[in-house]
Amino acid sequence: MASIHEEMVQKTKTQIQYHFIALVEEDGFSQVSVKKIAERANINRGTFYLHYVDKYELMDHLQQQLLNELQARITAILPKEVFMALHQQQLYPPFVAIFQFISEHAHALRAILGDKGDPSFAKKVKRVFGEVLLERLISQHPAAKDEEFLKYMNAFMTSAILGVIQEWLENCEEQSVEEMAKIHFQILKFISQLRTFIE
Amino acid sequence: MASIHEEMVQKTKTQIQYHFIALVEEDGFSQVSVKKIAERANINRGTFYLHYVDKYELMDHLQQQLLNELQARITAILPKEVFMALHQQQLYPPFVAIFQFISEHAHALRAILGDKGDPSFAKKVKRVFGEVLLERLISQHPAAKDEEFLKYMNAFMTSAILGVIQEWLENCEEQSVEEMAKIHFQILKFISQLRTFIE
DNA sequence: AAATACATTCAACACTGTGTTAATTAAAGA
DNA sequence: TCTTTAATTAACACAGTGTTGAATGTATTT
Repeated sequence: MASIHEEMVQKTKTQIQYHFIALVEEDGFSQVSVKKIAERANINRGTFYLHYVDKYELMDHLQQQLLNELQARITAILPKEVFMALHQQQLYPPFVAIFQFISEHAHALRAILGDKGDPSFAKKVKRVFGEVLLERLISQHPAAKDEEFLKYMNAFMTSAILGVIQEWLENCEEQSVEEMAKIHFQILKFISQLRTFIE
Repeated sequence: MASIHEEMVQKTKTQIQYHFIALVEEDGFSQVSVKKIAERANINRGTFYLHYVDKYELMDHLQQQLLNELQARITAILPKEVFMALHQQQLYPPFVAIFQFISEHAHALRAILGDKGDPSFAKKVKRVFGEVLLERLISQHPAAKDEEFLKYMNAFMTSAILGVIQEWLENCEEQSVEEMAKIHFQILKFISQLRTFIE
């Protein structure tokens, strides 16, 4: 399992990934070249090509890892429990777990979801949110029968959630994981009370 | 004002911009090269450099144009009138005007706000929405005193609005301008009634 | 008609990054 | 000691970049 050669490969790959993330966070993906990655990671440029086809494959690999882990955490959310937690004024642990995960991978996520990041990844994240969360949530509402409306409602809510995460990442996690879970809770509360302005 | 030379310059610039948008929409900004633009626009590669420093300057120019026009239309929105329109179950003309504008510039906006687009432009659009709309809207709410909360609430709402626009662009404007204004109206309605699930 | 002004063209230039290859080095295991 | 294999090194053709200087075409001016 852990032959010396396999360990060498893993160590090199980890080096590449670490410095790749740093570079993307600094200059944006488009400005990152294989040459720069190799220089920063103190490896030969040729070595990079032993492990990855190009910088795009490396990015894909990183994104897939993050997406899988995120999906697992999002799947743990149960809308009914969300409503119960909201009603009882208490934090919902799966939400905390998600913010925890984001915090742990802040550099990578900031690199990919930030200003100079990859919009297609943002879209994938939205899809995960949408599949797991909103199908169940909105389907309870009478207006949910309108498929057209559902599509845009889905875009609205998933974009909103992602927007909050992006804002947090941009502020370099000034707010703690617990604070974010609380803010998230407040926002849900606030939205649910917007009607007071309309009626 | 309209010397022959100035006309030539304008015609060439228009050609460059048109084909640049088409190329970005097809392949994404990162895949677009000055060479491709020149080939597509039937001009010499050198001619491009007579008008723009590089493809980045061209992109900046395009973005600034769109952003200015969008800002003008967003500024016309008055939150009070939005609530009135919502209450009276009628469409709010400034919203229709914005969807109209988006529809007119669908190709450029899809290129910039789409999958292979530029996240920094999305951020700029959000800022415009935020400055004009939400400062006035949220400041009326008691919780608005919490600056931290306000920041994330702002991110939530502006991202949500932009998300709906991106979804529309992605569907190649299957829904008409009027339908979109209506859907937008429905979403606001829906959100304002979410509390029924919580209490 | 000739002179001019100016947008565009064309060919050539050095430069940077890419992806590949073949020969070489270094370190661990049999 | 011999083998295996990751990593190195240097060289290669190739793509696109940004720049330059001379040439071309067209419209206005004298």
